[in-house]
Amino acid sequence: MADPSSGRKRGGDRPTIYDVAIACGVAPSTVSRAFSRPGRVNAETAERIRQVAAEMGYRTNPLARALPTGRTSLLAVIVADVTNPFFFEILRGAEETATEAGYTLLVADVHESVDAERQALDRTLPLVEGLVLATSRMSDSSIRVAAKQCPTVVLNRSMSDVPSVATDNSRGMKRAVEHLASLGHRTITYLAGPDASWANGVRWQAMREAAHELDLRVRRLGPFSPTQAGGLAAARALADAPSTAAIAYNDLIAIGLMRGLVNLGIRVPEDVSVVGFDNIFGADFCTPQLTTVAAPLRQLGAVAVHMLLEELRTPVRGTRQLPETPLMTALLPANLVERMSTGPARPAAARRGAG
Amino acid sequence: MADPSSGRKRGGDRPTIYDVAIACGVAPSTVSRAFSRPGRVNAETAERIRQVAAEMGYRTNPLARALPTGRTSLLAVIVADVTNPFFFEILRGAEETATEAGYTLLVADVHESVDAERQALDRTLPLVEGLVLATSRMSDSSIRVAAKQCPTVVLNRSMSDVPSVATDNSRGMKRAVEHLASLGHRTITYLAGPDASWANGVRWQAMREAAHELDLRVRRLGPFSPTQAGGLAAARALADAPSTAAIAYNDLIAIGLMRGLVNLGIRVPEDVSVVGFDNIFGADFCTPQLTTVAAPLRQLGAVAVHMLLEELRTPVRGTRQLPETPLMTALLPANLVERMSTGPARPAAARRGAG
DNA sequence: ATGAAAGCGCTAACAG
DNA sequence: CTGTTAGCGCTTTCAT
Repeated sequence: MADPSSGRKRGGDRPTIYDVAIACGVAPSTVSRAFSRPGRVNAETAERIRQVAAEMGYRTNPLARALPTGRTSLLAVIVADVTNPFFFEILRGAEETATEAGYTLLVADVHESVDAERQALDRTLPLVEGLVLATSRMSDSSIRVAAKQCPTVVLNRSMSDVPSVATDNSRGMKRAVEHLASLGHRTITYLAGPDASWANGVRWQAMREAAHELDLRVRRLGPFSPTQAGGLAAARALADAPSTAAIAYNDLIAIGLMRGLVNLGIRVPEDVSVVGFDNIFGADFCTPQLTTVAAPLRQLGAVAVHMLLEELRTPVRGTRQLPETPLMTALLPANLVERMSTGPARPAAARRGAG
Repeated sequence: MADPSSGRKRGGDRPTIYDVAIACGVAPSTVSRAFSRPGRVNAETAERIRQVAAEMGYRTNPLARALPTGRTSLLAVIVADVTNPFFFEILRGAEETATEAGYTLLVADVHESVDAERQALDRTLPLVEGLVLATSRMSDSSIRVAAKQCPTVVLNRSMSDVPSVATDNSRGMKRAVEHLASLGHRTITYLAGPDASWANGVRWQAMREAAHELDLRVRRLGPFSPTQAGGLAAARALADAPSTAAIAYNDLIAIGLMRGLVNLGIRVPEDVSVVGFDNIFGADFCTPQLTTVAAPLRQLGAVAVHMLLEELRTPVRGTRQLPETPLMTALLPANLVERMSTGPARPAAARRGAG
């Protein structure tokens, strides 16, 4: 028998449907139905059962419910780095809409490590009904494998066969480049993020295109770690190969960059203009306040979970082969927030003279 | 019967211990033991079972395991506000040590709302083996109720009968006051946080004591919301009742305060020195860089989970009444990080003349 | 509308 | 050391 008296189990043996059934003089199945399928039982009976159950302090056991049905009411969000403010609002958005729908969120932090990510998947897959991969560093094919086992939505990345939610990076990048061009900058440096990042590729690509259209030159430095430390490194690299404007892979790099630049005696925006990405917490109070391509963070998380819930609602058709559901894809608008870290390009003559 | 063909359930019917048992020519219980109790089974047999299981792609189903044992390998962390950078590192610390021990973390955000907190508890209690209440806004007695049902550790709060982990606020506050005193400040204003916050009470109390010892005067303004917006409000309040130095309930208020002060034409630290609490992300790149009482955030999370695991390891004795386990309590050291937001007190004469 | 009964996949006595 | 056998608490056919 399973752990009759010895163990820990749920605090102080709670009543079960059997206890309630006896107290009500009905069958356990009726009690079950009264809770899981209201309507499939006489209104009065149901009411009485609820009443008695409440008095007895009965609570349906989610574990027991999940075993036969698979309905755990759990959703997992796998984030690359909980410590990165980029995820704060995303988590908030995800949490809100999950809670609203009666789901609980399981958050796994994978420290930017593919191994940890795989491990997190192994751990959570059998537990959850759905999966949000926020900024996964895994390959598309690995993601497909996961998506096959469990409804999945990828965040900040787009895939041809897995539902996804992303920011419109191209549009955002274009705005940033235009902004810089209008300030008179002629050469722009991209400070790259991790190679494994999907957004990194898109941003760089979009930058080249936008620059081409406006007849600007581009350069690329990096990759840098998407952290303040990465930004510090970027500052050194940029000092070695001066430029009048830089667009960083993300705000963290941009902020680190600005600090590093100050230390090197290079002024922002007088000597170099800096643009970040994401508009994370802190972008509005660093010095100078950061001009950045704002991602709709909260919405990103909310939409991802909404799509997941939608998938869950849709009954899986047989082999999942045939009518190939139209792929859900959301591309949320990004917009440029102009603050103090960008300014007019310094004329070449003046540039030479300065410290 | 339970959902035979219709449903969703685990992706593509995975093999069970029964399948493995047949394939190995042993009893299911032996397979079970091979996984859950290595050592209780012949080494060779065990090896063979693992082998075959691996080939078949068998994975033990955590749900099924949890039902009879209660061992879900899940821990919950309830945070007041995922959006508050204060929690980032705490979560990281908690996640790391949980993962290391084979546990998965379930994070619930309660938006600083007691109702949401209660609801989150209802949802997660039956699911998890342990609970970390990070900065709970509930009453001590409510917490006790939860702690009775499930091993619990409270973070950033201390209780007489529930294990807790907190920062040594008194010590930290004392350091801050001494620092300000040494800079010549004679009157210090406390910008209070939420009344429901335990830390808020402790900090204010400690401030009064420290000030008394050093013969300083103290004032208290607030309560303010523990956010940048709260800090903005605090700036207005402070402008109405000028002071030469302020200690804020937390860094968020301090940062908001500094921004608000700038807008009002009041300089930091020339006109007023500002000290924050916690040393959150951003404290080192706001302007001026914030002097603050640093909490060992990462450690806080890690220690909390460690204590929880310790509790889980300790078998519960009968009614939990008798030998009254010695209460685990950790008080982690805080230390003052002196940065640019504090400076010498302005002489009274000069103060009057200035804008 | 309700009851009876068979499991979900695993664990844990209890024999052997 | 291994097999047998009850369940964990709930859902869900199938009858009634």
